Amino acid sequence: MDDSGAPTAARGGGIEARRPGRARVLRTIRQHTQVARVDIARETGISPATVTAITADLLSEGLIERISPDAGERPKTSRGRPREALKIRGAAHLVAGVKVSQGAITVLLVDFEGRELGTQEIPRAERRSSAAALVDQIALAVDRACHAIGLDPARVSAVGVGLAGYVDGLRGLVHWSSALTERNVPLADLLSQRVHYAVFIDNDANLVATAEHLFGRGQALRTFLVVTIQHGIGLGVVIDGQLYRGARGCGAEFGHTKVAPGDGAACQCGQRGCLEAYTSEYALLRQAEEVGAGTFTDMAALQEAAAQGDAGIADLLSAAGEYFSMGLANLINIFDPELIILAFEAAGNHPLCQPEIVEAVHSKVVQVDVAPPEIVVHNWGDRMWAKGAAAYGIERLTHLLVEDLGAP
Amino acid sequence: MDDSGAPTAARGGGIEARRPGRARVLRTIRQHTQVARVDIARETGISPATVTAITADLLSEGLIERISPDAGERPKTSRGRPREALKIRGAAHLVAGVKVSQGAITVLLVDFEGRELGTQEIPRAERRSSAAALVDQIALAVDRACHAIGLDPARVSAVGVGLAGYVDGLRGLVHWSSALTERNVPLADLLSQRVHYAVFIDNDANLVATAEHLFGRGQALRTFLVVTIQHGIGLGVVIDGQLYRGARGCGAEFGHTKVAPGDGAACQCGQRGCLEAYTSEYALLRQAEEVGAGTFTDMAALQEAAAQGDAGIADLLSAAGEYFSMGLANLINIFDPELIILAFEAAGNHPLCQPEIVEAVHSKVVQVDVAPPEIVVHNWGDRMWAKGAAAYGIERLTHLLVEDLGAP
DNA sequence: AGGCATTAATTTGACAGAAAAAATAATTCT
DNA sequence: AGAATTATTTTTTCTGTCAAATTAATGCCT
Repeated sequence: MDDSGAPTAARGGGIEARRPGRARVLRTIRQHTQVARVDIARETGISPATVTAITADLLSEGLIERISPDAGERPKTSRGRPREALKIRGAAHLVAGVKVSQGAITVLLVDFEGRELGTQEIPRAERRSSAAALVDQIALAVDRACHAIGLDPARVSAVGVGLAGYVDGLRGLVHWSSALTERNVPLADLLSQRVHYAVFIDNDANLVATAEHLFGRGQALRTFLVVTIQHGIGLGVVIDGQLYRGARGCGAEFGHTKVAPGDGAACQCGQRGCLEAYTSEYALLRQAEEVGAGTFTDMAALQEAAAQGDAGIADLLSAAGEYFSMGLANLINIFDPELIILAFEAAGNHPLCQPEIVEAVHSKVVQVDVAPPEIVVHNWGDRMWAKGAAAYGIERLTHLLVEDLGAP
Repeated sequence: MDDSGAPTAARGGGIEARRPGRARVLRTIRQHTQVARVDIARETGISPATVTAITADLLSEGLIERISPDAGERPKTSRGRPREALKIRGAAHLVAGVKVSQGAITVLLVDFEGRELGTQEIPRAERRSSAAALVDQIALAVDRACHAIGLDPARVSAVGVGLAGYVDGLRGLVHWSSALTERNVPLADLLSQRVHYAVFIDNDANLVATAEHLFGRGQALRTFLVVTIQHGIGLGVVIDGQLYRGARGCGAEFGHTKVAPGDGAACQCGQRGCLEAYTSEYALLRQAEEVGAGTFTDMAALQEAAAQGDAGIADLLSAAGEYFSMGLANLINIFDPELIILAFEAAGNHPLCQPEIVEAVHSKVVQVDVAPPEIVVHNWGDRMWAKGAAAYGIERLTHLLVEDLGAP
């Protein structure tokens, strides 16, 4: 039963995916927030006996806990032994999510259940900084967030960090990011060496996808896409219940897929004809200026101008919509996902978030006698991004705890 | 050991992927054509003991066989007990690959090792036929192919069928195909009911991907793409060692991704601006006629005309190249694969198969400090397509034999 | 109140897949 | 012939899982 000194090193068990049962059970509990063992068994197909065994392990490891009978709400409709609900034990671990954007670093502290414990935002002096400086800033931000709610930073188990750019999440490598002055920065390692907690980094669109998978609309789905519209345009791909990363670790660069041949609009990335060059806020603002319609501060101003009858701007916006719907339709044609989630900052008014866009997308999708995937819109403010990073931290940490062989 | 009457029903073992060890061992043997147990163990990470156990099973089931010492070639360089090579037992099963194209049905008979035993081509009277007629034609073609080489058709274990269109391979359903007059045809079931062998169907691009995965350049790879250029343009996606099929079973419609906004060129599929409408042979021939350059019979004639200085045609072809390179670049930007295989019929001369295209693709791919994926070209004549179908048949049959629990 | 029906959870016994360790087999080298 | 070496097989052990039986906790009924 307990450690009797004998080495319990790696013996039996599969090679590829370790202890799949444990992972599925824990994931099921997370999905349902609270759920009885019978239901876990029914849902996963694992036998009740094994569910008991696995949950007993998880209980003894402190990762989950029983829910006190809680006289308050009794279903009362059922006879028989009452089911005992289980839930994730929030106190098991403290996780931070960090979103690095151009103007600030946003930190969100959550417990192992995903409940928000506190948040902190510290401004960044420069838009781009050296790797060393960024590491300092992140470490500092996490510490401050802890102190702000009276928690010892030493209790943090894991931190998820999200930043825009080409990020190889598995290797913890930032090929390029608009937040860094250097290229090919092993950011996860650098930060790890400075702090005591586990560090996981990824492209920010992947973080949103993870968050939707773990806590949002993607929970019950196997295959879905998340398109993020922020400064640039990002894509997170979940295939068969798993985040897809390309061979080089930096796949899904949707924003830089080409939508115009030849000499299309110039993009930040140095190439031409990128989707982002036609649809992102920064590109549209620049183009509006170029067509001589004056200077604008944000998307809302552009919309206002278009509504006032500025034909040049209206053209820009309608072209953006056309290209965007083209890009989305192509994603559907290629991936045939169950669902597409659009993550906008200010969804309601964004020109790429109008019902006509969805209609246009459907008109460009290959027609078969099965309904095309649904397209939904979610609001993702700056702090939601941090929450995505936290979700990613939880997921990777859970993976360590559940699938790898026990740490001493 | 043997059936003693007791029900050996489903007991232990995982829930999702059954007997992964067996599958990996068999796949490894297939990849290497012949390989010793030690090497299987080293390569797969499975212990030698387990490899012995698994191969013993496979031997007793007749799926593999030992290679006779074969005094001919002795490495002689090593001491110790000589390794005993294993190989797939070709005689274990007879599999047919069927390629349905507009003018003919091509059948290729192979053994379980993938060695070609015979081939047969029967013409089709109409380009499109009813499901019932097609089923008849396929069954007949397989029978004829067997008789032609003196084999009893009853010995055929499985048949893989490939056809162009929107095909849901797992459910055996043809949403739409240019070879059929009807929609939503459960072709696999219909054919199954008429014959004794197992029937597996799929989109033809998926078959090529399977063939490359099983026998070709994709053998050692986890993630690669196959783009087929025939009548239309197809895409097969292998992710993490597995063929990717979308949620509705008909993903990867690369030919109908949109490359031009608004009122682009009209496509066979009824929509506008599809890649296929700019790059496929039938579309280019029609457009050449429309620009008044006369009537052409095939791609080679177009190239000839362009070379002779017909500017209109040269424009058409260069636009085709531009759009095609755009499409390929977008695939890389989105999937970040290890390799892209272009499957052409007459590769050498095809205008989409020139070195400039590959260059153009690389100039449109997101730049990170890792080399972009290689792009290779393979020749796929009509009978190679049938071979792809055969590979698919072998793969699915193997899956039945290896991963499912023993049949009585 | 006491027994019965019902549902949930646990215990028990067994088995399959896989690995470590030990044994055996088939060679070459000395 | 014997030692060294490498490959394969056998033996033992371990882990995850399951089916069946058992125990637990409750409501319903008389």
